[in-house]
Amino acid sequence: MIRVLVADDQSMVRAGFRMLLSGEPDIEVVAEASNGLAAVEKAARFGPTVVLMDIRMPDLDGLEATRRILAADRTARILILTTFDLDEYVYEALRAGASGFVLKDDPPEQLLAAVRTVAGGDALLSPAVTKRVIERFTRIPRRAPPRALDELTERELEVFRLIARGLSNAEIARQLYISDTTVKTHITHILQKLQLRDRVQAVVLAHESGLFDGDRRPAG
Amino acid sequence: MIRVLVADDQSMVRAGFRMLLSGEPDIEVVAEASNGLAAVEKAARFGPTVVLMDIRMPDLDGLEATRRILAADRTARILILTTFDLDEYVYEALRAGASGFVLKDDPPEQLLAAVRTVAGGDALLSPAVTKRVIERFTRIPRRAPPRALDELTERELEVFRLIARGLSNAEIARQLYISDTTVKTHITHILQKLQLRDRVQAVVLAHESGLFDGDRRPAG
DNA sequence: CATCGCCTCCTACGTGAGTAGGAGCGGCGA
DNA sequence: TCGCCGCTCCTACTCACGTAGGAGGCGATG
Repeated sequence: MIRVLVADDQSMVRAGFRMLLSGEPDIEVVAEASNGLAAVEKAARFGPTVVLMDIRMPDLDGLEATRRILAADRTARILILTTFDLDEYVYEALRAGASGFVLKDDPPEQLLAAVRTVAGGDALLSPAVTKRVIERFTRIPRRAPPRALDELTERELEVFRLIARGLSNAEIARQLYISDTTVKTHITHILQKLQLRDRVQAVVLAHESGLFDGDRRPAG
Repeated sequence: MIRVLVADDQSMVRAGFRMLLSGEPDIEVVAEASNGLAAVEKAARFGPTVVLMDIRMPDLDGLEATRRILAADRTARILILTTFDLDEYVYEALRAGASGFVLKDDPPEQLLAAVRTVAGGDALLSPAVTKRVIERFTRIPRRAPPRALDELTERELEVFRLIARGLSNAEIARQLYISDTTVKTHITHILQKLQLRDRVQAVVLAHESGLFDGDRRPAG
């Protein structure tokens, strides 16, 4: 019998998994947790074979919860759940000791297969995730994770700051006295270097990395 | 003779204005300043007829510099320069006592005309700015400035938070178990209510308004 | 001198985002 | 009961964004 702990802050998601898993004769959901701390505590209490672990959770995120659970019990198998297929999570999660990585919207059979696979002691990545990992390794042979702002040139950083203020390409072009296409070129380079999908993620990164503290808008 | 002080942190812009203005027989650039404090100081020293004032400047922003210059000399005329035609600036600037408001990429003749107009004691807004002001007053008869997050419904706020994390419409749809088109509908409403152009500005607003402090990314 | 990195600009293309306008549904207050 | 509001979904359309791939100039470095 595979004993499962479901840790996710959305009750909807927990209910969905309970529903899905309870239909299986060899699987049993022994507990649920709505945050990271609770997950650690219930893992210790119920000793599940597999923990379905969301990354984004209050109190303690899924990665840290993973580390703590494994520190207490090396036999536990953690299967990371996420909606986001952003690359860093994969590496972070695997470094934390997770056995697998699946997307919440993978098809049900695939999710069930994933649970059984990691329960059996094997590791597994969802196909969508695997694809990204392969892409990444073929694109960037073996260098360290980028995401460093200092990889950007002066000009790129300048463009980056304007993006982060919410300006459009046309506005940036006017501001810097360069053409629209040049702006696009810079942005393409910025996104590649920082491993971001689009300018929206660039804005998020800029603000999260504290690039704008003490530089708030002039008209408050 | 119209005596002009050019205050802008970009030397490129200052040079451009000096070039433009020096070609006019009735206009003379008497000084330049690259930050707000210098602008205040040089305005006191040179007593210019008109100050071309950028809003975004180090040390002291253009709005506060405007207040201080006018506090010292009620006859000074301040013409605000900006690349951004975001509404609040207009009101802030006019409240600060500015005589006009022009965009840096308005055509040269228009900029010259603006300098002469405010020198003559009249007020003036660049056409592009005027357009926005009128739109604003016709669309929202007399109510208080929007830009209030509490105008958003529960669901809209939920979508707003996900936008602010950098998610695409498809990802938001999956996350909330609704369709792509519904997400678009919510976003259209959000942008209207908050007077924003696109999701990029929404991200900026979200982070600037401190909505995300203490809620940083899970994988740090 | 040659190469390399940076900045600039270009075309062409696919697609995600946002608008416009309409529709149906359930709840809730008048 | 009627209407309003919030939430959902739809089509059709436009356009900004980002990618791909190429090109030239310029300054520094080897």
